[in-house]
Amino acid sequence: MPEYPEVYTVVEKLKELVIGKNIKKINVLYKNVFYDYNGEIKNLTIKDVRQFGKYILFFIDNYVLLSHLRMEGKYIISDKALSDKHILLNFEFSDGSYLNYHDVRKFGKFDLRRIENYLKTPPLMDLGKTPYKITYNELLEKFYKRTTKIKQILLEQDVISGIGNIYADEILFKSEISPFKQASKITKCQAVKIIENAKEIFDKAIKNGGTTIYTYSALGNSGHFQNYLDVHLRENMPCKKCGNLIKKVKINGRGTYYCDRCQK
DNA sequence: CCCGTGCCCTGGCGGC
DNA sequence: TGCCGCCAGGGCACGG
Repeated sequence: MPEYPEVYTVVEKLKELVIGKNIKKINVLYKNVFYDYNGEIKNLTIKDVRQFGKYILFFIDNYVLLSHLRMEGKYIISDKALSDKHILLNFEFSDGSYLNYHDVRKFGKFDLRRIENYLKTPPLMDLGKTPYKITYNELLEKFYKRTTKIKQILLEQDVISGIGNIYADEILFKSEISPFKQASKITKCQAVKIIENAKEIFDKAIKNGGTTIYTYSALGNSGHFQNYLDVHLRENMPCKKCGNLIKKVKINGRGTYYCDRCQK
């Protein structure tokens, strides 16, 4: 499931591969992946590719094309059109090559905005800052009055953006905070830890090309950070800090791994 | 505003 | 071997 480090990795690859390419047209092969598309992108050039939280932004002349990979979305470059049934959309370039969007679960989404207002409309207008930009005061302000468990709050992209289910577990483990703790009861010291550890974990994951669990890959390159996960997917295995067995529960429908001795 | 629930979607897996 | 049913989960639409 692509989170900040995986999206970062994909964007770096896309920059190398598609900036400067002319899009002859975009073919939507599965309607719901880009349901209100009206063929606006025609003979236009990709000027830039950027990351915004978990979103990939393609800057195409006066348009910004938003792409969210959700669970299993991935990009594949090819010399000719692919007929794989999991390819939901492709960019047909004027040089004859293609950028294909592949998504088995069909959860990913595309959305088109004008460059003048892409930051002033949903979903980007509602996104919180990433761990690299947010301050502990801003975070505490978001936690204030929230009675929900901290694990759930860290997944809310309007609170802090870029964290998904895997890294939320890793951040809370490293910060020694229970996933059940009420967000409003997080202390200043703990907010600082959450931010610092999120940055450290993201940096290390980016260095390792992201986390590959199940199917993630960045244009064919699998990540290696799964080998460095401290709690996620380690149910009944010894805690790397204290040896206590890692527990697995569900919080708001999300699989949550934690050490009930280290995390208070 | 805040919170909880259910939906989207399908490959893979456990159980029998 | 085959089939059934359930699980995985990010973001959003609801209803309370």
